[in-house]
Amino acid sequence: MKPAPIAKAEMAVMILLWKRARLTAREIREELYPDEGKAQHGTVQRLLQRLENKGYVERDRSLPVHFFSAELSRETYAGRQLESLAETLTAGSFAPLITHLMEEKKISREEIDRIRAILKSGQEKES
Amino acid sequence: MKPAPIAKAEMAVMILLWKRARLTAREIREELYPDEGKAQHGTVQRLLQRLENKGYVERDRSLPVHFFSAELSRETYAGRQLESLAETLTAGSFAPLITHLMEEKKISREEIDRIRAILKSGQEKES
DNA sequence: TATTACTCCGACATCTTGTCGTAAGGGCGC
DNA sequence: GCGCCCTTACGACAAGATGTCGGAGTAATA
Repeated sequence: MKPAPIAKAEMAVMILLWKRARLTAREIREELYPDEGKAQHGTVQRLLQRLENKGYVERDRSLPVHFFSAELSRETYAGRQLESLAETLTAGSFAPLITHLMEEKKISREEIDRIRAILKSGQEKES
Repeated sequence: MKPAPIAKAEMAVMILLWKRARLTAREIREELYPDEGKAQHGTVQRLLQRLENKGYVERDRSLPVHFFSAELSRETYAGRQLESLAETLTAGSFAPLITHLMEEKKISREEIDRIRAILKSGQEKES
């Protein structure tokens, strides 16, 4: 089965959990809904429950007040998205994607240098 | 405004139009619904109409039977998706995305070589 | 004129998403 | 023990997106 999508409000929760792991529902609510009408507790609980069902968030039930952390790492998620994008658009290959970014100058020189360094390090074997 | 999303059935149409430009609605229907119950003409028309509203498909009305072609190129779409992904996940920078792909060995050596060549060619200016 | 083929669009059933309300439970102070 | 407060669990719902169909209108062709 294809990976369940992460909706907008759910993504906000994930991003929070990627930043600061092991939060309680209350902390998440305070961060996401600072205005605090009063009843968004339920909303956050719902979002967390759905993310848990999707396997993207882990819930520590050892205490009455649960702690939440991201089960799906930001990197893994990014990788899946990139793969899915490449699969849909370019028969699974990444080079064309990068080519276009280059042509559109959407990648800064600094970024290019960093990426080249990364690629080089992954290529210790010379040809 | 954020770019309108392309849904699954709509994407199937876009992919067709990226492969073979200037198709009629009939040709698209024959490709997408080969079983041909009978009334999917309306479905395809709808999809085309929505894509046209989003500005992703161009309709040539000069003949009674319209011709359709992709207004949004595959490359542009890919670029937007990548940007949006980077914005959400890595504060707009692409290097971390590529790093992870490397670590997961999701990029083949051949791909790496191609990407390096691309990056090199984009760097003619001195360092 | 009858037939055929195509465009246009209203209508719907289904899903997803974000939201709330509320029931149920556990701990703590009195 | 009795409330009180905080939390979890979850049913419900409105709004929007999506894929689908059908039928009205129109133009070409025989």
